Amino acid sequence: MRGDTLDDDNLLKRALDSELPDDETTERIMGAALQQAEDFGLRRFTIDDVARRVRVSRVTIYRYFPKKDQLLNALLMRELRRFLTKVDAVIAAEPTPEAKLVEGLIFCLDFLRGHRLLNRLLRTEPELILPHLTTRAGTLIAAARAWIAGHIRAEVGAGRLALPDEDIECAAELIARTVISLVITPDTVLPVDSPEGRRRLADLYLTPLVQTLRPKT
Amino acid sequence: MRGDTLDDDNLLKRALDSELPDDETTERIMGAALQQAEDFGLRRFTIDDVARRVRVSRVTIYRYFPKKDQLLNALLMRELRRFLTKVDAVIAAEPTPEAKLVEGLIFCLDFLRGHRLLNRLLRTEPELILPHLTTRAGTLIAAARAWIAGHIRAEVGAGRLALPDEDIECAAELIARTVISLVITPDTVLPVDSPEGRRRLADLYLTPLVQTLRPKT
DNA sequence: CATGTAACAATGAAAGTCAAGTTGTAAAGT
DNA sequence: ACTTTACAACTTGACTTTCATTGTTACATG
Repeated sequence: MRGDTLDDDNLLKRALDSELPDDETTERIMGAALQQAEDFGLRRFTIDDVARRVRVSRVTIYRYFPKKDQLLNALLMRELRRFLTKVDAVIAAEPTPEAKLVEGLIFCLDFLRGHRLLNRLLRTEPELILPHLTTRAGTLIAAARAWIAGHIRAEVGAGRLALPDEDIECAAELIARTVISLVITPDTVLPVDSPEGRRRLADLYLTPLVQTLRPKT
Repeated sequence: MRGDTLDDDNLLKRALDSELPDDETTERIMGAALQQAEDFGLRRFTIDDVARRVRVSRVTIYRYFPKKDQLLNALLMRELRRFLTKVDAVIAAEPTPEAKLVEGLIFCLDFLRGHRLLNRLLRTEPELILPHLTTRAGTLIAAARAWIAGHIRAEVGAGRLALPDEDIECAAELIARTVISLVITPDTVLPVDSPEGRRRLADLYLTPLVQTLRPKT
């Protein structure tokens, strides 16, 4: 576990570009690995346990994932890809920029706040994951910012929104930071769990972020 | 170091209510203790070192702070009090709600992002402090939220602002989360370091938070 | 009267040692 | 294509020992 996949740049790009599991056994292994990680965390995560779960020899795992790193890496990439493609689908389904933003954000919160592995690690192995989400989250935030900004720019490009480029990056970063904050510290008075509350939140604080119409200008 | 002062409720209230150091020696001890913590962190923080720094016997320290906890506690309370009173002064000096919000927030960011001990601990002893700022930051955020909300309510009470109570809490929490995020992950594209940039940020994203005039209502 | 010295038991952290578990590779078997 | 077995290198955990620190006390000093 020396290579630290999270510190890397263009994390999201790698997640989307990483080749999909062709083999069906690869799929089963990764499924078992995910369950294993969800049930026991990463500190006690052994290839042996994964093999037992897949009902396969330990050596077989090594045939598909020569190093432990690569398995874990593939796991994270798969989860990230799953997340990103789902969000993209949600966003694509909405017609207006406002709706895309609101629904996309709500989905992100639901997905991440309900992510078993993520929450498991936050709870039982914070020292493993917290630095990546805080003091070393510079690249993560940058990646998330770029991704969100991309979506906003798409709206601008489609003529449904008019927003200066610098403001796009700022708005994107503020959104990214708020999401991360709500994931790592779920306690909140923000009504993120009721549909009406979320709608209200979005209207009050989210929509203004990407609105061309500004006060005082 | 068993008592964990940060987990406590109404942290800010305790910080402001805690009695000021009457003695001059108390002051010197705490000054030395702060420097010691800034230079060596909390893990290697010993009463012996503090005593050497004050050029005083170890026993003397114990006369003023019977337990190590109490010294550290007093330290944190003093820093927190220093912070809060300064912010309050900054806010009080501004005439309009918008200016109070903007200048207050800018000061918070500058103070916290420049705080030697805080940054030292984040850098060298994250496992000690990160959980308090993340997974267990519920009470911290609640305290900060209440404090900020108090300031906003004061403006509402003075008739300079009209904002529903629920919205006050939400706006306050969003501000608190953003500040915390920018403190623990300083890397940002937000122009927080140039005066013009900060002003622009405030106008774009901050002022709308407390503005009665809303889009779509 | 506030501080210093010296001595002390109790607690805690750090370092070292050893046994067990885990990783990653290879060869031969089904 | 997978399994079994075997193996060396490395990591981890448990344990013990040692040392530093805490917190307390009695007495000395100026």
